[in-house]
Amino acid sequence: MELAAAKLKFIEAWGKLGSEWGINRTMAQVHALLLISPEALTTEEIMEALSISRGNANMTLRDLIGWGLIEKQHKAGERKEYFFADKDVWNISRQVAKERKKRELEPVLKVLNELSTVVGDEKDPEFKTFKKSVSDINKLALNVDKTLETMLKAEESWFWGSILKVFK
Amino acid sequence: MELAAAKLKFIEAWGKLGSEWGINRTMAQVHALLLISPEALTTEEIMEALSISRGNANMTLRDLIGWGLIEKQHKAGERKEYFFADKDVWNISRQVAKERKKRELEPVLKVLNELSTVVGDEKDPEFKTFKKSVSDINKLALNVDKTLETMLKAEESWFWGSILKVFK
DNA sequence: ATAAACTTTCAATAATTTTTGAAAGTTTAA
DNA sequence: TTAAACTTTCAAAAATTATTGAAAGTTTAT
Repeated sequence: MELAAAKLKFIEAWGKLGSEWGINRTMAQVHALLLISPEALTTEEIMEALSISRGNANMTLRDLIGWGLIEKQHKAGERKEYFFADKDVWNISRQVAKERKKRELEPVLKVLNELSTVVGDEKDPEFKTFKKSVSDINKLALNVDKTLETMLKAEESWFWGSILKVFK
Repeated sequence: MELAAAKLKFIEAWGKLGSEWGINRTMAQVHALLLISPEALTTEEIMEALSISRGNANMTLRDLIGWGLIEKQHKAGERKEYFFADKDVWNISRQVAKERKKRELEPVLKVLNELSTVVGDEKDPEFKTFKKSVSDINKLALNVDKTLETMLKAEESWFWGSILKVFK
């Protein structure tokens, strides 16, 4: 396969994966473009490469910065802003895990906590089933939360080296 | 908090979480409803409880069956179909992991494999960066895939007992 | 066979999410 | 200052996704 075709395919695949994971397609595509670009790119270049509008490019880049996946760069003597992506997949994974933990898991934990204060008749099957499900999900969520917490502190070496040992 | 209010809150929270994870809101809500219901419910009861149409209920229930999260049940002497959810969070987690692996991870692995056959000039930074990124992501994806594979085979006890030991 | 009970389908509609692009805003150089 | 170079905003439009509901389909009992 030719490089040009491969690039397009990569951008498309990353975009699709992103949209399946609640990240908008364009955002994932811009990320993909920057991931495979050796140099930082300007908004103009990104607009051009992906055929998107200036407004869209600007918002998408801002969001990617918010996710900690790309950074602005300034070149001496130039007005333009350049953008580049961290290429380290371990950093990328951690960054995504960190943001999703904060944006999604933590609010859910909060609600589950509130829900576990529910009061009712211990003889009522409706009540018992509700309590059991909420409590089980709460335990799971706490486990996931702690696991992510530890992952965020872990060294890169852990990830590449020993993840498989987990499961004896 | 009262049980009735808590139920609504749980259904809402599960629906929100679902939509953040690429599962449609209604599907997650129906799942939530069945999770906290001690008895299997009919389509009518689900339509009523969530104020959704018959068509929507039918499609959503079919999707949930496709995800392996709920099952049909027949009661002796009755024409109606009843639906109930597996309440075991470990089973739920495995089922979701299994489906997402199949639907999302595997197609991506396939593309990454194709992309690693790209040919080009080893001196070209564009080429080198592309290859490096694709190869790193490929390694990560393979790692995730193997980890999920092992998780699918693992015993429930593993999950509740030793997930935290992973990280030293 | 017929009809009642129940389920499925799908074209039309509604709701939501994403994108556009032009105008407004900001910064820098002269 | 002023104007050129560049960035941000946001209301309107487009694209996508979800939902409805009535008609068609299926199964069962008689």
